[in-house]
Amino acid sequence: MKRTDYCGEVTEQQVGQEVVLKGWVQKRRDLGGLIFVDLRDRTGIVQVVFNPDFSGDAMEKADRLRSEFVVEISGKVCAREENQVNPNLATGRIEIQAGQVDIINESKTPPFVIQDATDTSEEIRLKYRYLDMRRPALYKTFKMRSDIMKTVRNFLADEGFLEVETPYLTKSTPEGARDYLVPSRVHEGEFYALPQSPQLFKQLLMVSGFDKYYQIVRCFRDEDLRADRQPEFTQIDMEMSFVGMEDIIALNEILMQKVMKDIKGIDMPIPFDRITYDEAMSRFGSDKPDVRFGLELKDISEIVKGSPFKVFSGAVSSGGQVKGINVKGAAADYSRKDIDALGEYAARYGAKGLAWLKVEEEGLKGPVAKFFEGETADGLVSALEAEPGDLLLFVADKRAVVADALGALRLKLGKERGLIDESRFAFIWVTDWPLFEYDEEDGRFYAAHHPFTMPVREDLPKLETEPQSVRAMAYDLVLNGFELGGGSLRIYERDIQEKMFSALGFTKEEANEQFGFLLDAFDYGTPPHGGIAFGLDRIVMLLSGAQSLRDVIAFPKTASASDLLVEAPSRVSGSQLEELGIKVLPENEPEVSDAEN
RNA sequence: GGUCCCGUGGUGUAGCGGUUAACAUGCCUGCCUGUCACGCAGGAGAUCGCGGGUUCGAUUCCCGUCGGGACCGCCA
Repeated sequence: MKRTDYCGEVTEQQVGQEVVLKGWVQKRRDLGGLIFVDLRDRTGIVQVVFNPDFSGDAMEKADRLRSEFVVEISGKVCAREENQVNPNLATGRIEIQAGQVDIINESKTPPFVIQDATDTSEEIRLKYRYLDMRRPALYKTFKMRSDIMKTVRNFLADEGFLEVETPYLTKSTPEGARDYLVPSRVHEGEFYALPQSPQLFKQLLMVSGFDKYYQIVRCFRDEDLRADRQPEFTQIDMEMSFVGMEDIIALNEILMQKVMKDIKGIDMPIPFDRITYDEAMSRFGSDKPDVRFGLELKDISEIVKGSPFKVFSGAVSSGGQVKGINVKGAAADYSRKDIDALGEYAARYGAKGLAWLKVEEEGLKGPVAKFFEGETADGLVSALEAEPGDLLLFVADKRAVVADALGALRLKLGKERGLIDESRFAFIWVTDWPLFEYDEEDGRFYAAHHPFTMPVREDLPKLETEPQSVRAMAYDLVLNGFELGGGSLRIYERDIQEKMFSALGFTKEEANEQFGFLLDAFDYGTPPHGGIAFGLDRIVMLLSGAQSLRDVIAFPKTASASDLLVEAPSRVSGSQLEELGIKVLPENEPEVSDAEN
């Protein structure tokens, strides 16, 4: 028989009607002469009653039903007695009097109960991901993900964007993340790379005159994972010709506004706030600041540069800085041991120590308080707007270390002290990025964004002389301390692009070998263009409140980049390798151990 | 590459240098006509991830390894 309704959508208005439902047995409650079965599909649950007075045959079959059996049930929609209503169920005012049952497929007892309130480990749930995703909460997340994609597609299509697919088998390039490589059978010894993003292709589409391009596209980066980082992830990628930064920002604010409205029902005011990279680093110690709370970093270098406390004065005199945060009213809550733990936390980010002061009525207290007296003490108090009961934390080091350590402490304490309004969505653009980052280990500059980012015009002369001070026409959109996406205006002139490569330490030959196709394309009438790409997974994570990207990807990888369901990666046969001209080094042969359970 | 946490019936946990390895839930059987965390009675189910070491004796302590997680490095 054909299904007439979804379980969760049977309503009181249908009382008296015959319905045909198909779904999974959530739960069987056998009262002997009466059996209740909760029937579940993706829309929800409805209670089915089996009663021998109604159908002896159905009753007999109901006896055999077990959790997760797939069944077809036809019966009559009945109103429940007032005292039998279940207020916890959307369909709790009705139930189905079963007339006929058909067991479509049986099920083994699942390794865990299919319900939202689960305590089953993620490891087991990922191994049985298909069962995990029967849980309503997961369905809800993937429905949201689908709805977001729909909103994005509709909006961009309406705006005249063309969705174009770009290759997954492409060319490995230096710069950026480690590539996933795919060996070529036809060209033994050569490799494709999976794209880290469709960056170059979308620029070439602009050269092609497509004017507005977008794609919801998978990207691959072979780097270590985090809760908010998977080796394959999805970008909402777009590029436009003949536009400036303001055009791109304005369009994407409307896009985000639409997403927030459609998905969360929230009216986000636009334009979003903006902050420069320098200000973000200085106030929040982060290039992706969570601006839902204060606890900002205050520079006290000037106040303590002459201090007898050598840790502080020394840091300033050697070109570093001293900054502090004021943890309001926290003095009594943090013991010396607690503060030591904060110091260890800061040490992860390179801080050699964490100086602290407690503010009391009588003045500053703490092991280093003796160094700060009179004017210096007053200066600290006023710089940090300190009052009795406050806990002041300081890091003295190179600028980058101070920002990293205090920025991380700020976030940790913001969460710990409940300073963050979790119901808020705080979008902010980060602008005026530096074009380059200097890598001390390699002794060279790297592109902060990517090598195709347009430098600010007036900084062009400094490209060769002082690259560290060249600004980029780049912007990131940050939501609640997560980088949602970033973009830039691109270089569209061959000579600027060549200068860029040269600043990155490429010889002319290397640049031609790696990116000759792009430089050649620039010779044929390239329009000015720019774009942006958002991490779809992160958007879903933030809008759904998930703690991990794994919760918003249907079949995610573990922290060690394995897929526990299909057991990837795996070894391949010798003949497969031979065909590709590849040999695995003996020391890299995975051992077949008993531990492989 | 590094630091830290975790690994005990199907699932989630407790436990301890010598135990009959405990509890909850799930599962099985029986009883039960208004349950919805159904109830009641009974039952099955664990090489304590794997390897080695210390010890008279290791699930327990140590080392290694594998698997899962968080973070630093890495990555926009």
